[in-house]
Amino acid sequence: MGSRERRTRERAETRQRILDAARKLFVRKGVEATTMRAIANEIEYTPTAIYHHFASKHELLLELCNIDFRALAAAFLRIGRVDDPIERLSRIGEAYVDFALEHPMQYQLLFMTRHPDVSRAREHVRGDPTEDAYAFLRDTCADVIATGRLRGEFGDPEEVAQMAWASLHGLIALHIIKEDDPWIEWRDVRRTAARMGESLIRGMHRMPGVE
Amino acid sequence: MGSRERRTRERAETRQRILDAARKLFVRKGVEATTMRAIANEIEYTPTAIYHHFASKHELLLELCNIDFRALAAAFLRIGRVDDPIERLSRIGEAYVDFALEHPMQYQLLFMTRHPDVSRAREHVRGDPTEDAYAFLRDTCADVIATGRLRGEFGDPEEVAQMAWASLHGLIALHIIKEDDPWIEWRDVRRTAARMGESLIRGMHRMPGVE
DNA sequence: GCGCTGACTTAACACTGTTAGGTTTTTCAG
DNA sequence: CTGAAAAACCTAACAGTGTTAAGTCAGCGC
Repeated sequence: MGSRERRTRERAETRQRILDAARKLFVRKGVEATTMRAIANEIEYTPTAIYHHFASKHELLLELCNIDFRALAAAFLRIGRVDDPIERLSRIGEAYVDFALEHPMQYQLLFMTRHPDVSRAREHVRGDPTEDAYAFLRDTCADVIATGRLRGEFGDPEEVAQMAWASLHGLIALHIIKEDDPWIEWRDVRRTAARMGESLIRGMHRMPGVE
Repeated sequence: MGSRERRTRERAETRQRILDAARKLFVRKGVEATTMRAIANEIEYTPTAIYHHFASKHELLLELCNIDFRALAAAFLRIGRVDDPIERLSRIGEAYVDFALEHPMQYQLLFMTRHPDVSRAREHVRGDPTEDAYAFLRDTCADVIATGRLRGEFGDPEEVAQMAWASLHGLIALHIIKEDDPWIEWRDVRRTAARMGESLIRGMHRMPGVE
């Protein structure tokens, strides 16, 4: 006995090797530019072998996205329950920017590419803050609102969350897309992000002088 | 004589027909999903005929981007010289959001796709606000700073412009990418954009109560 | 020993952007 | 009016893509 176990373990290992090779090439060359043949070559298999583990190139990509979504949610969870929700919100922002700057290619896959099915594939973890980074953000925004420190018009956690997310995403995304565009003299992303976050929060605050 | 003129006119006409067909299909199906054969078929030509007018599919795409960049700059120019620079800034924001919502596919091509050469192709209009929408924005931010109404740390027009641009871009881009994502209950983009813009300006303002 | 399962390969398909080489029409100098 | 050149366009093909149908072949339970 035990040989059956070995078989499934070996299967899982080659599956993992495919994922690793695909990630490496996707990150280095981009998704469009890496071919199934290149991935297969990387692990010394035939292209068709991949299809015994993933239904298509797209499904392979989705699996990688799934892993990264979990990684981001884990990074948020590590922030934990900081008492002041506004402080927690800005920590979330920092973690988000860190993630984006450390893994720009993954960031592009998660937030700058349209895959109508990746969210459907993760439907079961929706709303669970340990798996769903957006839920963690929204809950924190709700806590911020609950302190009563925001102006009256900012009473919708969903909308506040979308504003916070959008401002950081915009900065990161533009920076990635227009990185080596000579037209724009980019400032340091982390610094601009921090200033933008502070301004946004101050602008929503009831008493903008006080923090 | 004049037949030579007719020839060049006819050439320009087919070139335009190619552009129109390409735009139509790019917008409807997306760039990757539309083939040169489909574009050719649309205007009842052979695929190779296109190559007598554009060197490649990519060059065809770049030409379309060029046209749209000019259209956006023209929309900004139509705002004109509103006296109050803060008022002008928020008008720019409105025009930007309008452009994005009216032409989401074009928006994706211009600001959500990486083409390292489109900016090089437009190098000659760089800094000219009649052709360069970013320059128009930056100049307006400089005017806002010059009023002395912003806090001391917001003295860099480039950085302020990037913050303003980023916040709106983020909202639009996320909305396009995650449009039919069931996880996020999107609010009305124009309303959220307006609130975000107001908050950001108020947060940068020296006297946040006053406008 | 024997059939069977399952990992993997070979060969091919339909499709993509692109090109070499031809055909046909139009232009224009002599 | 003629003949050469040019331009617009087409036919056929190439190399490369994701993907699949039809194998091969090792190792397992009976």
